[in-house]
Amino acid sequence: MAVPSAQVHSDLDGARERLLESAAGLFALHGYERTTVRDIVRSAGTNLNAINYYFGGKRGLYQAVMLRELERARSFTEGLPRAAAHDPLEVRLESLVLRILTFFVSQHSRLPRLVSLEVVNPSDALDDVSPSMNEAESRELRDIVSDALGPAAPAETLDECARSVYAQCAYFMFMGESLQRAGSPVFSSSAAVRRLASHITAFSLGGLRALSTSPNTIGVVR
Amino acid sequence: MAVPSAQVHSDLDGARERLLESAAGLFALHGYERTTVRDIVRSAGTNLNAINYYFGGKRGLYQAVMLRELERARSFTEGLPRAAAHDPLEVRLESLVLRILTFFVSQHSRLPRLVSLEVVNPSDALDDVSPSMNEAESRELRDIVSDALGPAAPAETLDECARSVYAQCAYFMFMGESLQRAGSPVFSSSAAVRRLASHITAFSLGGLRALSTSPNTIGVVR
DNA sequence: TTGCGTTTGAAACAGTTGTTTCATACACTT
DNA sequence: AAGTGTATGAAACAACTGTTTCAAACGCAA
Repeated sequence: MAVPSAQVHSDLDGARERLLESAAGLFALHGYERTTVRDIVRSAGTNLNAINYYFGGKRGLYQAVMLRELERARSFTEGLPRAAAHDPLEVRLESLVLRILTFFVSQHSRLPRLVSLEVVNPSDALDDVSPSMNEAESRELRDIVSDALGPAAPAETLDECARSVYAQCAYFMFMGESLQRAGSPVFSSSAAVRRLASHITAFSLGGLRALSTSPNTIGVVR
Repeated sequence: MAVPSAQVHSDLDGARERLLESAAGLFALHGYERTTVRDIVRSAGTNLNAINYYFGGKRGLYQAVMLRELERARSFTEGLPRAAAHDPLEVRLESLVLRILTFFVSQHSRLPRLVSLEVVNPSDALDDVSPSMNEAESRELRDIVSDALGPAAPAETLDECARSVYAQCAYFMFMGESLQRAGSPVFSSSAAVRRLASHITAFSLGGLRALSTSPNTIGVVR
């Protein structure tokens, strides 16, 4: 009896790895239902049986892809530059926004695309994968917003402002497919991403200042 | 030979209408691929053949549903209150934001849900349906942003600011399914929607003021 | 009623889906 | 070399997909 989850030799770039790679690309491109197992195995150069052999089925493969992309995204995001806690608010916010945007727009990671598909039309194949999606960045954003609004700001305002900032970034995650079809420059040049991050930062700083309880704590941009 | 598109009697609440209604609900709930024609006809109380008879197939039914929901959404949005052109900027913006949000969050129209599904994972069944989605509101938003930024603002800044405002609203269209599962109050009480619109307006006015070329034209909120 | 176009009904169709079966080839230890 | 657990391969499977077929029922004018 085969026990594929406990392999002896690591199977580097073997059939299992090729399946994960092909499936990630196809799932991200067409979504779960529009991707057939036959497309996957053809792309991976393996046999139909391989999916069931290594992952127990299409669902299992999908879950494995998500876990793998989550891990990859983590290491990808960790490599990006990050502002220090003692940096001025504008710098910290722009650093975070740029990091989120770069990730959402990145062609290297398929996670944002997979997540947007999953958020809009959740599959029942993900029960233990969904949590801990962007917890660290979410907390970082809340800290920045909290500093900008001042200590007297109510919790609801804090939530709303954090969401206003995040929504401006998430827009590009959700619209990724459409924008790419329309040939948006955001997905080609990193300069466009930086310019966009700069705008979102300036816009959001203005919004935060308008809702701040201590109006003079935030430096005026430009 | 049957010519269903040129019916003599209007077929009010007949099989054709029931099919459209059931299909709209199911497509909005599960998306195009996860909805089977057998589910639709069971929900509509008609026969399997009815879909092909009236709409030529599943795709034709989907297109008919989209056209119908587009028309319904138009009349729905027209009924909402609207600020006058001579009203102050804050009022015009909040009116528009509330209108967009109400529509995105509304349970009566299935269009936002269908659109978000289509934007994230476009089907090839929509070629002539997609244009003229929200042209009027898009222009209205650009006018408001243009007034806020002043005449000297570059076109790019105008685009970016309009998108920043819109993204804060669109967030709820895309996240609709997830937020509803989490029991977000936005989808139950209209007071929550108004509060949200008020926040987005205040936040955006702050952002617009920060990027304005004539800083004193926008009234300070609160 | 007769006739005719329209609508419904049940069944079957052809194609695709994910999955299973089972025989074979492989890698590696004894 | 023999044996054993692992991996691959081709074929077939059962279930489901959207669609088609064709006969029966209906509505309504002549």
